[in-house]
Amino acid sequence: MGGRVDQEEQISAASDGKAPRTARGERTLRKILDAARNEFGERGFSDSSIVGITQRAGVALGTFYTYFDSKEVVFQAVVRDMSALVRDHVAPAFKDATDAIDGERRALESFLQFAREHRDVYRIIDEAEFVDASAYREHYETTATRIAARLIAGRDKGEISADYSDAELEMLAWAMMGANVFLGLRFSVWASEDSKCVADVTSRMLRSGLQA
Amino acid sequence: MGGRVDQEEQISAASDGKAPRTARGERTLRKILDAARNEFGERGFSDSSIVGITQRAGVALGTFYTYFDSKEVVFQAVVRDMSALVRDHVAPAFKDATDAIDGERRALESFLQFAREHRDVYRIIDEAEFVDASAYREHYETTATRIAARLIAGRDKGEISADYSDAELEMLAWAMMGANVFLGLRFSVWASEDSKCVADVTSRMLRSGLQA
DNA sequence: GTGAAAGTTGAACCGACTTTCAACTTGCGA
DNA sequence: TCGCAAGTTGAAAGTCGGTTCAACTTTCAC
Repeated sequence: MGGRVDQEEQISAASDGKAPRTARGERTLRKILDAARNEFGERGFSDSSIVGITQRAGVALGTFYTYFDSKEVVFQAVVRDMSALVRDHVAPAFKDATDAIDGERRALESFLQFAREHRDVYRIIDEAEFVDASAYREHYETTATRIAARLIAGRDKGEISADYSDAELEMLAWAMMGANVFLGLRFSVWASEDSKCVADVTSRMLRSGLQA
Repeated sequence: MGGRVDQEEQISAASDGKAPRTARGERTLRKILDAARNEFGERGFSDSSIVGITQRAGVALGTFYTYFDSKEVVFQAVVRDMSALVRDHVAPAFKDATDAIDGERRALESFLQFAREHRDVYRIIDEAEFVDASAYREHYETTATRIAARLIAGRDKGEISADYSDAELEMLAWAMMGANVFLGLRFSVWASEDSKCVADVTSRMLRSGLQA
């Protein structure tokens, strides 16, 4: 699963030439990364401070600069961490799906549950749009590409209408992703409503449309 | 139109007890508000500065504090301004609609055009999630309520399936709004693609769904 | 056990921004 | 026209947080 990737990410998490070389260093880097996630999640990027992060981590201020060049760089590292977390949480939802549209329904339900349990993560990824636009873009572009690939595969299996071209399904992937994000914001982050119910209604619409 | 509302907003735009009392003051407040919109749109909230705003406005630093208590307060004023701008741009799109779903298609196309022409506005509203959460929430809640009301009216006219309850249409309003926002981000802000084409595909899906 | 490399520390420095304010200018009402 | 309230000015004080660095401690390969 994510094992290999995680290790690579842990090494590349720190700024260039700042990777830890001993077990102690690795432990400290991990503490800072976790502290940063909490700090950013609770206070938002601009109200977060390096002092705040290092205090939570229980290390001295200067230690931060052993691993990172700036606040922006930790934020970026945290976003990439979180992005992988969302992906890995949603991935297993597809295994019992009866068809492509049912798969998307399960994915949405799983995402809504994740959003409810990790409001801070949700907030961090969203805030990346303004702090680290490239990480934000990367997160949503890979997500959209993954959705589009599933839709195209579904169409080729005859589960989704053959009227939609590849390019059209790519557009619709963005629409579905946006819908999911806003449903998460409204029905998981702002208020905890029944994930299954929200996913079911959305899926019904996705399957047959709105028309009478 | 927005005339009445705009006047009210211009007065309430400044902080409490800081409304301008002369024509000159009103002009200066307007200059600061416009400058703030440009500054926030170009640099984002945290990279924006009061100095930057007053320089763009061509007034002295201290003048800012004649009308506003802080950077957060101007930001809030700007967001409310922009929110009204989006609404007023999209509103006329409905007048030639053939049915409820066609109305939403026209609204989306109009929104996509707006997003392309006002990338800065788009950015400002999105950033409000982190700077002034209540203004952000207000913007999207009123927008969702407006969409839901149109869907319910459409259902009651027999244009939208009677299978959907009021509560379900309210959920779907959030889904549609999220879809619109992400389509705007991807196909208008990041890359200028044909608004009509994007709106048509989305509308087709909305009408009949994805299923083969 | 030893020494060099890695890691840690926090006071001090630095720059950038917000906010204040007393002197000054403008413009409106009488 | 005059006087005063409203508005404007920008230097300077105050604040805050990022970043540096030289002294110190720990780790680990040999």
